[in-house]
Amino acid sequence: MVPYESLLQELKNALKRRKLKFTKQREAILQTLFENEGHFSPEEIYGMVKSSYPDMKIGIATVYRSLSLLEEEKLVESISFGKEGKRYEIGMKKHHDHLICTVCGEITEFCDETIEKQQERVAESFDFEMTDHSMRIYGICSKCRKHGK
Amino acid sequence: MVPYESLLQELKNALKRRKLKFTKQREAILQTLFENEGHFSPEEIYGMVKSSYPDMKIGIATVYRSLSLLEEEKLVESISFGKEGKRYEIGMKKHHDHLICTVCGEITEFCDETIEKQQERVAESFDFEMTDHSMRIYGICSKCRKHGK
DNA sequence: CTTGATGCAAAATATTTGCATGCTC
DNA sequence: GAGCATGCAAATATTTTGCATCAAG
Repeated sequence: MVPYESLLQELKNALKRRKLKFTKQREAILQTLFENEGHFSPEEIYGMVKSSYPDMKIGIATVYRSLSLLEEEKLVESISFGKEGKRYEIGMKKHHDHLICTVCGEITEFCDETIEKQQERVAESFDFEMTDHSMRIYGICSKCRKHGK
Repeated sequence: MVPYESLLQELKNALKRRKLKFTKQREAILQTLFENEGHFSPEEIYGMVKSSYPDMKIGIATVYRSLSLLEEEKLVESISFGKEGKRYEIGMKKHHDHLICTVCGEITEFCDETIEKQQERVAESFDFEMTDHSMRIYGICSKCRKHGK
């Protein structure tokens, strides 16, 4: 697990490099995503920040602007599935893939070394220089299977 | 390469099963995505259909409704990268995975038993009933690496 | 101080919905 | 004919932008 401090430091470095300013709103968004595991819409993040920092002023526009910035710096990642719009999560150092329940929409992360390694081998066998990859397993989670439907 | 005819047949079967109707708009959207490789926004698809079928009436609402339907039936897939919104492409055969060259756009299919098996194991370990999966490896193909750029 | 950031509200986009009418089956 | 699908326009939802003001460096 990457400690929050190091993410915060990365944010500060990126801002310095780009000659942008460190603000409490930017920090609050990063920290909120760090403290809450999950994939959230900008609107949800806006609500979470407002309730975690009741005294701080923040507008939805700032949330959008900050998420774009954080995403460019790879401090957060976005994913979009099915009918839902874009959702954000804290950027993980480690690459991970997703299990997506097509009934309830729940997204579960996993990381499997065998798959990771095998992907490298496949790429190599095609003389392909892999820069990135994405894998999603769709299906029905145990909760949804139990509760019928 | 899956022939268009079989996709069309899948669409007809799905509609029959769901007691929905086969319309020229639904067919036009499927065919347009089949004939144009790439990832398009609903608005772009709307424009493409209008120019391919100048006599046919179609509204943007129908494009949205049809894309949702086609996606549910896995005849098309949606993806969203970085800043872009949701984009659709013709559905790929599920039992194949893809290597995608980000320089020339070439898509190579492959199927790797180790990965397939491991996906099943992962799903099982999460007590998840896998119905489908998608995996993409992005990178630079050998041709593009050789010819510089 | 200088310059970028913010909140707000308005504007621009994107997506969904209600409804009268048109088409499949 | 019955009932789903469509186009249109209106309604919503989502995201971006302009601008006066605020605050970081």
